Amino acid sequence: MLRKHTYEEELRQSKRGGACGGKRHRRGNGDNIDASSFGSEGACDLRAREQLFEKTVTPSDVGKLNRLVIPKQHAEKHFPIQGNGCAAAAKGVLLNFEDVGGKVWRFRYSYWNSSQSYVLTKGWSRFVKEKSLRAGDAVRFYRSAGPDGQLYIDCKARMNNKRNNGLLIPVGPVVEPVQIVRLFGVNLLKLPGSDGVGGGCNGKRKEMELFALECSKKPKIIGAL
Amino acid sequence: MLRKHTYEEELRQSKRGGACGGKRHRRGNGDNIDASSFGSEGACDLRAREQLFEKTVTPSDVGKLNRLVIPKQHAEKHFPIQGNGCAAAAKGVLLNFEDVGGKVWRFRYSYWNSSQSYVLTKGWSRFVKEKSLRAGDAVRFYRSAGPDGQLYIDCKARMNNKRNNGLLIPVGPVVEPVQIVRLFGVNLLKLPGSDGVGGGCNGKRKEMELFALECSKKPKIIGAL
DNA sequence: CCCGACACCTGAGCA
DNA sequence: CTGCTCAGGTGTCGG
Repeated sequence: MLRKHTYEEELRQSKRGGACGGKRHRRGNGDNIDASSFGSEGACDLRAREQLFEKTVTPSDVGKLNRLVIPKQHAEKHFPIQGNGCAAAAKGVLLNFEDVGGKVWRFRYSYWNSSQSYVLTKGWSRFVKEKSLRAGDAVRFYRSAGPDGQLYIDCKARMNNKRNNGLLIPVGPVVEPVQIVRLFGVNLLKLPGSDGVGGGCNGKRKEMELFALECSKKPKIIGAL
Repeated sequence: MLRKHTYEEELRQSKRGGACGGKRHRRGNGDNIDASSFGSEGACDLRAREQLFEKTVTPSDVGKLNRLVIPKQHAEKHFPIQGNGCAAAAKGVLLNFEDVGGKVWRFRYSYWNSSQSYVLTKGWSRFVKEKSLRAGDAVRFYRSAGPDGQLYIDCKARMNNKRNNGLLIPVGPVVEPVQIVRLFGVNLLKLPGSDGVGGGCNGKRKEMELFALECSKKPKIIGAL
């Protein structure tokens, strides 16, 4: 009861449409002719879309927090949450982004009063997992130049982003070499198709700390060792 | 405009008011006549207020957890969160406490289901810092005997609370022996009477890390120097 | 019972 | 010093 708006909200969201990310909510709704004229395959046709911005993701962006912080400047410029009038503003909106493969990703986009920041929440973690996003990688956002304003998302691994460079140290109770290694909340070396399972990495995390080590900008105390 | 709702919630909180903590939100708003009749200075006039309870703070209470656990017995007796009817119960309430200097501290007071405990969260860490609260110190809560029910907070250092016991290791650029040594964000060897104001915490932090050093259980990188 | 989604919160760092 | 941003946290709730 406290959260009764679970799916209802989404549906209304999708139906309201408006400027904020396009009208369709499933894709292939038919009006976004320009977008679909790209050719439906994964070819990187950048002609008709302008890049909005790029963010190099932080450990938190790809970690357990399940959210991507969108730098305020870009958020307000490109993804306006109409705080005026529209009552749904406070609750966030659902935005659809198409990736290079044509797959549509729906993220919940909202503003957090407490931290005064804009975030992508629901759906983001799936993107992280499927794309194997790692801290230091870049995420780019585009918008179709056409009237539909279709949004696109794209990511690329950081150059020299060592996928696992001496980081695969067994920290927990590693029982045996297995097919699926659950590290940093991401299934590494996973078999295609085996999504959520993960061979029961129960040992509480500690993982993040190691993860953070790699990308942290402030030297903290590194070098002291 | 972006932040217009920042304090809205809090204001509403305050206004709902009634008995719980008074009406003003900035201080010196003027309606709490009983309270201001105390005399505005730091003198401990305890006549018109009854002590509710006292707690000797734990390391966690003054540490990085940013919360004070209120013993359940006292919490339920003196700070009832009316779980009934009042919708705001789940989200906690904001309570205003006046300290001996007349400064009003606003804390979020809520119940944590996970730990089945009552806590003061938001705002608490600032109090800890400004008062230089340390584990073993005592915090006392009072309520005005008057009809306004104004709440008060007060703290005193534990007797024998070794402010610096072998902790005066010169870690930083210690220039010379001085009267007031600012270490860990605390005025050590400070002159009596410099209560809330004091040097405050001006020097940008770094100090906190050292502070944490003292109480931290994990050695982190101690000894690396 | 765990995990994802969510709404909070805080402090470091910086302008 | 002040204020803002945002990385890195928290507890809660529902599935």
